[in-house]
Amino acid sequence: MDAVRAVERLTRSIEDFNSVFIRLPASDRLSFSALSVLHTLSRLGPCRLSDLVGTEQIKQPALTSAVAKLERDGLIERRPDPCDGRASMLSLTADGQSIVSRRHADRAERLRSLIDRLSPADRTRLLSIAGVLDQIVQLASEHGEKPDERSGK
Amino acid sequence: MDAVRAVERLTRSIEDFNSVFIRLPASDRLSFSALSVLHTLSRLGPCRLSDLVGTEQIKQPALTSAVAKLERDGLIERRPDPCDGRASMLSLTADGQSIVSRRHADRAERLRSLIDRLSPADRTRLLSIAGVLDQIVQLASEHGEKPDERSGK
DNA sequence: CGGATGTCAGTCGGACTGATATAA
DNA sequence: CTTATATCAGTCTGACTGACATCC
Repeated sequence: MDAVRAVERLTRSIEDFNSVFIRLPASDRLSFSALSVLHTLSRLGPCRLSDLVGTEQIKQPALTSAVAKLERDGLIERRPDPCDGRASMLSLTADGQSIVSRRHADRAERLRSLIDRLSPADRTRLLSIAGVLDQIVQLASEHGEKPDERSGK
Repeated sequence: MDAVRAVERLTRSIEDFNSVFIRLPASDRLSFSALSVLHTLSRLGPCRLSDLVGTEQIKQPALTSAVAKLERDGLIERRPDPCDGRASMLSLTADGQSIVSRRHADRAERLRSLIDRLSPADRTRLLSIAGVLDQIVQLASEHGEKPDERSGK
């Protein structure tokens, strides 16, 4: 099957690309999970701890302590949820948002410096792929393929 | 600058895509770092522990224990380096290779099921981007942008 | 009451720093 | 002797499970 081969080839290229693209933790003295929580809050807006259980790759008790630390560090805020006495609403502070933004800017700058050295045609092709990636993300969320579907077991 | 905007847009799309593409640890009872070591050995072939210091995101002592555990689990082998009495050569066992291969196959299958639902034109465009990603990886390694360049600080 | 939300307590793996053997 | 390779020792963060308080 040539189609299967093509997907495997792409998968491998993405795996390698991510070794370049992903800058693993260690920055800002924040753990991988803490950074992920900040990123999620930035994308989804204010939400409850139990919402994060669905998006992060850690269990509820670990989220409790991660969130507590982020709050101590002044990167997120908790406010009581007026609709539900059990829950709190979590949101980014300005400092928290600036960490997410700076990391995004760092990745973009790193990517830009590499893309600049592609041929104009390849550069255009790569930049134009953003919409297709967005479709993939959309399809994944529709199809019941929650981001954490398989990691639980 | 429109070019800058385009790169930021792509960066964001890749960030989101990776939330779908990356299946974080938890599988196989192996840590993120252990899986990364297996992946690196699969891509580079047999190498020494000090070579992995350059590619992995952890320090030497952590690698020592990670490698010791992988050896106990029968996923990698160590042989004395004939050229250097201090060093050992690390290589994947068949079991180790099969873990890497299965994870790759899982990612490819997951990606295939999503790509199948794209339009034929988008599917073709996405699949054809593999070569460009390979170029980016190549450029990054040439430019002295080691995979771990920035995490040390 | 039963289910959902969040926290507490205890444990453990995996990472770090700093010091240490051994070979080049 | 100095440098490189790898490990040891001690500590600490951050994850897990299981039990628990609190509110719908």
